[in-house]
Order: sequence, then structure tokens, then C-alpha cells
Amino acid sequence: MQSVRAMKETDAGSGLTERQGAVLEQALRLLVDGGEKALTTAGVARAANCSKESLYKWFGDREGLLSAMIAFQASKVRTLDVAGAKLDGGSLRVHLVTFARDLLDVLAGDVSLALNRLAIGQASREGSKLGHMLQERGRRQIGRRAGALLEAGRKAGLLAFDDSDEAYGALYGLVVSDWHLRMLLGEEPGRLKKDFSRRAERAVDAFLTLYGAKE
Amino acid sequence: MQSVRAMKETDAGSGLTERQGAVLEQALRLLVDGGEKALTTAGVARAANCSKESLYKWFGDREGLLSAMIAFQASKVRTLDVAGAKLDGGSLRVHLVTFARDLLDVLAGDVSLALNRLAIGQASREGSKLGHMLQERGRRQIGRRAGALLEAGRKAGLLAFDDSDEAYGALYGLVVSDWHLRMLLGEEPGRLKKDFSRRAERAVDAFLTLYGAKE
DNA sequence: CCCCATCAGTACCGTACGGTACGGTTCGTG
DNA sequence: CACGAACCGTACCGTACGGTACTGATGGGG
Repeated sequence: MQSVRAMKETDAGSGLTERQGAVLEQALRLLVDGGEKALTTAGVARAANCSKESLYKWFGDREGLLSAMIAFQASKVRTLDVAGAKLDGGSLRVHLVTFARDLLDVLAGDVSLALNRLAIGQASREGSKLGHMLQERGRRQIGRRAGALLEAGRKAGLLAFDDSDEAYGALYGLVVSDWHLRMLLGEEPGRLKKDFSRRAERAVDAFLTLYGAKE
Repeated sequence: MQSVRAMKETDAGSGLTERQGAVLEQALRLLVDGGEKALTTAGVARAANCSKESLYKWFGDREGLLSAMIAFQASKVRTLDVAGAKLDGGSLRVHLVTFARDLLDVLAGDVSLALNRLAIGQASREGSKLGHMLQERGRRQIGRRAGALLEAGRKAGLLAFDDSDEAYGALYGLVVSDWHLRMLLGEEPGRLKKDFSRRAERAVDAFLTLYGAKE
């Protein structure tokens, strides 16, 4: 262990080698294609051309593998903070609509749906931290982007709200409504995806009606 | 079969005997307590003091048992339609807040969460109609109550909207936001439940701001 | 009183999975 | 070249589950 000096990592501080990242990639693919039942240790080993022994050496047990998959996927998603430019009414609306559409696209993604299904399935037993991980790494991340945008809007005098979380909750609800749950339950996402743009615009309009500053 | 004349049923047209209903009750309890993994055929048979053979005779296979559980639970929930009385601004708000709070209570219920987790877990494989069943029996039911309420509000000149589904979607989103998903992911529901009343009122106020008729 | 259907309880079977152990191979290093 | 670490492929083990078959008990109807 100590002799290994230059362990090449996929990501700074992730502690994963390229090989292990590739294995997790295959595991995610298996999960997306066949659900949790298809995600067996033997299946992952076969798909990734590695041995089960290596899986257990790297990730401890099956739970560790699942956690690593979530962490790995989260590490790949980078939310670009465009908190830069100055805002007017039009650009704020554009930014909000873009955010809303991105949010819908993320939630409707194959990997996101599969991981959410996995974490929800594990949520029944106690001690499963998968749900908490997904919440922390996923929502907190995109929530920060929204929070920064809302805060910038308030700074520019375009938005009026007391509680930032409450405003974000309203925006989220207006955008997502029950679509996320419906997709998790298996409703064909193709038909829903077509309406994402229109839905994002309507939701942002409603949000601005609620929280837009009176002029 | 034909010789059985008076098969005592728990519910008109459900096709279930009292005994079978009791078995499903125990199965639901097992599911709530221990999640899907705890819901084994042997476990259900033991908990309900029946034989596995009877389970397979009555429900066909495990999938049939799950479907029967969902249908059974749905048959127990009766949404009272209070489409009667005349509405003014105050009573409409009261009705909406009551609806919102009921919605949050239902979604936060043990059995609801367990069944949703179950259906979501099964949603990965194709051909699983559990998600569709839950959607149809659950949401459609409570959606009708909301639709009737909204329609009554519009009839009384208190609400203004073109698309009833869109208005309901906005109400749902404002009320629920991401709380349902967070509860499904295992977030302690106790802490969330305390705020249900305040949350319902805030959401209804926002909804009335969006869809209340200008006077 | 007997017959037959139903059902509980149990034993059983095939399978599949999580986890472990072992032989053979590659590759970097002294 | 020799040594050893890492690792692949596979075989293996214990267990648990879905589903089936059998036995004995119960209870209602002719």
C-alpha cells in the first residue's frame, strides 16, 4: 500500500483510479439498463472485465459499491455557476428558464432516475445512507445554483422574498410538480420531455408573478 | 367454484374474501415495517397464518400479490367529495388548505410511502404495471377531488384559469415541492410533518395569488 | 355419518446471489 | 532475471427466496 506512490486518479481527491472509475461506469450502465436486480456483483465483474475479488477489495461490499456509484456520478456533474453578469428583467427570466429546463433534463436523465430508484428502494432499511447521499450531493448542488441566481435577482431589485429556501421551494414545485415521481414510477419519459421547454417557461412566469418585485 | 354461492367479500366487487383481505393487511404491515426485502411469500404466510399454497392459489404469484396489495389499499381510501356547499372567498381558501394538508398527510403516510417505494423499485423492469396502478388509483382519485374543488371555485367566479390540469399541477407543486421525494428517500418524516399546516397555508396563498380572480 | 373441498403447516427443489478462496497471468521494480 | 504485487477468471460455499407437492385437519352439505 505505502509503496504505491503515484496512484493515478480520475478526479482530484476522489481516491479512485481510472480503472475503478471505468468499473463504476459499467455498473451505472448495468443499473440503467436493467434496474437494481440486474446489478449483481458477478454482473458488474463480467461487464467491467474485472474480478469479483477486486470489487470487494476496492469497495468493501455491495453497499460500498452502490455508494461509490452515487459519489462517482455526482462527481461528474458539474453545475456551472454563471453568477457573473448583470441582470435585468429579461436576462433574469432567461436564466430562470434555462435553470428550469436544466433541472427537468437532469431529473429525467437515465442515470438520475436509476440512482433515485435505487436509493428509494434502499431507503426502507435503516442505516442506508444512500438517500441522504443522493439528497446531499444532488439537490444541494443544484440548489446552490438556484440560490445564487435568486439572490442575484434580489440584489438587482428584480425579485422580492424573505426566505430564500421558500422561494426556491416554490420555483422547484412549479417546475417539477409531480413529473419527477411520475417518471420514477415508469411513465414514458419521452412524451413528457417534449413539453419541458413550454413547462419551464410557464413555471418561471408563475414564479415571477409570485416573487417578482413590483415596479 | 360454481358451488360457492355467497362468497363473503370485504368490498363490493373487489372479489376478495375477508380472509384474503386480512392476509393483504398483514402483507402491507410487513411491507411498511421492513420494506420490500421483508415481504417474502414465506413471511406473509407466517404473519397471516396461512399457507404459501393458498397465497399462490389466491394471487397467482408474487407480482399478483403486490398488485392485490395496491388495489386493496386503494379500495380502502375513500375521498369524500364535498362539492356541495356554496363558496365564497374565505370558504374556498379553507377548502384548499384542507385539501393541501390532506394531500401532505396522505403522501407522508407509512403505507403510501411503502407502496410508492415498492412500485418505484419495480418500475425498472418493463411490463410492471404497479407504477401505473398506483398512479391511476392514487393520483387520479385525489386529483378528481382537487379538480372538482377548482372547478367549483371557477364557477363561483373566485378562480380564473384556462387549463384545469395546469392549475392543479401548480397547486400540487406549490404544496408538495420536493417533500414527497425527500420522504421517499428516507428523510425523517416526523420533522417535516410539524410544518404541514403552515406549509399548506403558504402554498394556498401563493396559488390564490396566481389563480385568484381579480375583483 | 360420510364425502369432499379448503386450507394450514411443512418439507422440498431449483436457482440465484453475496461473499471467499485459489490458480494462473501480467507487469513494474530491484 | 527473479521477485512480488495486483488482478483476472473461475470455482466454490452458504443462504435465502420463489414456487410446488404432500399430509393432515377442519368443516359444511348431502
